[in-house]
Amino acid sequence: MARIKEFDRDKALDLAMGVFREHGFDGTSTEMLVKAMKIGRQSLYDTFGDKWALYRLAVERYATAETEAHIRELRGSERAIEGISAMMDRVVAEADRACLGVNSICEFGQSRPDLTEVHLAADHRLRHAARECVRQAQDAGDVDRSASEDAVIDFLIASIAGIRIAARGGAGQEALQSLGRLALRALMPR
Amino acid sequence: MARIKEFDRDKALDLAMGVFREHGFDGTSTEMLVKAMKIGRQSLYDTFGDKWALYRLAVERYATAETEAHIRELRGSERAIEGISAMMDRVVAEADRACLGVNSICEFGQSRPDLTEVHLAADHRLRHAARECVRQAQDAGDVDRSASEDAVIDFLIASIAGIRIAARGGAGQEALQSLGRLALRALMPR
DNA sequence: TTAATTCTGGAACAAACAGTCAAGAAAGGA
DNA sequence: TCCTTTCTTGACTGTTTGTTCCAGAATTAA
Repeated sequence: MARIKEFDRDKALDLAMGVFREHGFDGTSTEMLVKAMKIGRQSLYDTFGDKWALYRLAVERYATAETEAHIRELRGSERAIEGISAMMDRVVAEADRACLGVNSICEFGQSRPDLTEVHLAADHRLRHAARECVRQAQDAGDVDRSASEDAVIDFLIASIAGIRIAARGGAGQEALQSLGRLALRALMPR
Repeated sequence: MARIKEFDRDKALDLAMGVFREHGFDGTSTEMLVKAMKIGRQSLYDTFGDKWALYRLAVERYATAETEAHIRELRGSERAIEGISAMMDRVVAEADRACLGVNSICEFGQSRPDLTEVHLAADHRLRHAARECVRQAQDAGDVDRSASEDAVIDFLIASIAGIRIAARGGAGQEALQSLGRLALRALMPR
């Protein structure tokens, strides 16, 4: 067995992530991977198993990182609504790079239970943090109460996906900012 | 040369669409196609050229049909806002089947100019019809004026994509309906 | 009917694919 | 130094891919 060291493993995984998020699973060949990761073919198989296992790991890593980034923004402000706004702003600012989460849902839908599991876990963590934030924003009178917390969170997540698809379709930064602003408007009390 | 007749051609194209929207381009093999289309391998190549040409044609056909369906709903009601609402309702109702437009943007982004062209053409037609509808809704006081017509249309299109991604991710009908409702809320005047 | 056309099925092709094998270079510890 | 572990390299295997070729069945036109 020839596993690569823990230190480089994470770096290699990051590089694999970059390829997968741009080309998807089926659009990525093992040759693209070993070239991008700058490791030998054998190291890839010894360290990660096979292509699918590597993909699943990359999605998991991406989902974890992305979820944490969302939560960081949500909790980074005094007022909860400003946290929500900051989360959307970050999504807009980084929308030029494809989202592996959206990509993998698009590519596989519900057809791979082990993938779905990864998505659900990340979704659960994000939801947990967001629920608190939304409740606070509602208490502060910044988010309307007519929609349930869960409905609001669903809407935020769907809006994020919408922004990312728009970006992948070629929308400019200003258009994306406008999308973010309008999404927040949907939550405002009237 | 052995082309299949015009009549069956459209039917075959529809069947190909069904495969592509579920599995994407890379996830679809020619064998899956000939089986689904129930035509010989040779007929496929003679009639459509190659796999990519068939895919592009399927996307074009899908985009045309989908755009027309949107426009039909937009224009089907007396009040413009009801047309917009009907458009969203239809999206929600049919969200269980994957969207080839969203899929193809996700899979290829901006990397295939001939595909981008197809998307832009459909986008242009939809925008043209929607602009009129949004303006009427604004005149009727049903849609806020603080956002430009184009911003509103961008938002509607992004919301549709968001709803479809949510559905592909496993969201239930009620959740999708709630997403549609919240999207409309973003447009309401205050 | 006969003849031309249209379509099918199977076989074949080269290229690309995921994954394996084995030999050796590099690095580390004794 | 020698030995072991860790990693890279390139060649290899068997499968699947997209595509083409060809012989014949089915359909259509005369």
